[in-house]
Amino acid sequence: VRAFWRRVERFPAGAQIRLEGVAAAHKQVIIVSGWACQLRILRDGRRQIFAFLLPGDVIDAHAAASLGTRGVVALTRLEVVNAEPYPGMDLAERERVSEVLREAAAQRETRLYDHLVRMGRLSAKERVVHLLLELAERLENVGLVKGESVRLPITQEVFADALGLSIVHINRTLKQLRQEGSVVFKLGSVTLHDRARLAALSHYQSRREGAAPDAEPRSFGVT
Amino acid sequence: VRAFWRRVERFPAGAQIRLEGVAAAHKQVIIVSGWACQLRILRDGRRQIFAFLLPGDVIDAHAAASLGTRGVVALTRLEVVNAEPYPGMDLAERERVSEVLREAAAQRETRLYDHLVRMGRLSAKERVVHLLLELAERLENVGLVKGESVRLPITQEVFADALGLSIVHINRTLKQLRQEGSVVFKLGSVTLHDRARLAALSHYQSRREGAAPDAEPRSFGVT
DNA sequence: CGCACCCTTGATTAGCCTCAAGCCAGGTGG
DNA sequence: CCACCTGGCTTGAGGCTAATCAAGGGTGCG
Repeated sequence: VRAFWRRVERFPAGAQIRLEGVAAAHKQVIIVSGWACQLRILRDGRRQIFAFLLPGDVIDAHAAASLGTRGVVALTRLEVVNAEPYPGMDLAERERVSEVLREAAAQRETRLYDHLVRMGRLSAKERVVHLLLELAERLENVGLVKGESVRLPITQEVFADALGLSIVHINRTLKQLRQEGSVVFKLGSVTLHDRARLAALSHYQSRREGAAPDAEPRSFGVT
Repeated sequence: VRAFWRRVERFPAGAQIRLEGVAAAHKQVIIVSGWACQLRILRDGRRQIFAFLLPGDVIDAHAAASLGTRGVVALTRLEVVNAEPYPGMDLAERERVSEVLREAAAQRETRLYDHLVRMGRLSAKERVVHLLLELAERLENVGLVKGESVRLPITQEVFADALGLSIVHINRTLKQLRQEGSVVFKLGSVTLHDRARLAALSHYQSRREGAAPDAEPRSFGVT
């Protein structure tokens, strides 16, 4: 995946990432370092975060448009590189690159569904744990976890905007988890103890390999 | 969009639509008549509906996999046709077809974000109205609305599974709307009075043309 | 007739929100 | 150096929203 070191762009924390350049309708970019999130801001100021974007993730022009519908904002200082294949790349390599990008898009979609389930069907405690497990797993996948605790450059407000809860309630939920000893927040980092238990408690399903236990649909009625 | 009348498939209400055939990794299909929905079923039986699929919508193999992650289920009797271009189609037409499919995918994505906002940031009443407005608009776009009221082959349970609410509460919300006179349910159909007001009340933003009112992001803090 | 399926309603409880206030750390300027 | 401010975290009190439990009604169908 390190085939395209070229044209690094930097953004400060809080900046909106725009890839809407006229010619760049299909522009794609990969995060090298830092965090971002994709979100919508409603006219009354309420915000909903759709996804967190970590190092290794792809941002495309589609995802990064207007904040009124869907925009990308840097949560920390951010470095991205262009994801287009070089002009001087052979066909096989181009094919590999676009395969990687397709795969990334598929995972992004799955995460969106996970997020919908979180907000639609999980309680506050479950949501928080579920999201933390997802973020921890993704950071591990790209080798950004050393030791037991995970660096999370995220305020409780951001958490609230992602999970559809109020800041106050996020705070209380974290407090409860802290008192149970399962989740410890400290200076922008989290430690998750006994992940298996946490995963069960929050109905978290790892996205690493398959093992998806199906359920049979009850028949839906017709009206 | 009527360029491919070939091989109609039918499914009964309640059937799961599977497009996972080995060779059909990229198979896509268009709904000719009937409704379906994309959903996940959790092991404990809870369900979350991600999207409703109406006539004219595309179902791809990606969307229709296992019900434990993402599956498609017919809500009514369903007829679909293959969306692949013919072998005997000229290049320009193929290009048009794939353009249409890309556009459809983009709209589907936008609707997913709308759905996230509904569940994360709207109250029960707002959610119900917002979803009804979306469905009405989409049905109008494909010419399936005649007169004031819209046919909705949807039980309150399906509504609840889509909006992350309990059946009971959906019922009470509908009752309230009925009493206000703005929304009338009758035998699988709805009538929406004064849509402009309903749209304002539910923060609904039509997806027909642009007019997206942006908001400025407050800066996000770093930890 | 009896069963399924869906809608409806009441009573009670729990979960989450809002308002409000206080704390702490870091940064800035006088 | 200290006063002040800002941004983020924490906590209490009170209230509303939505879930749960429970029961009953209507309709279509075998």
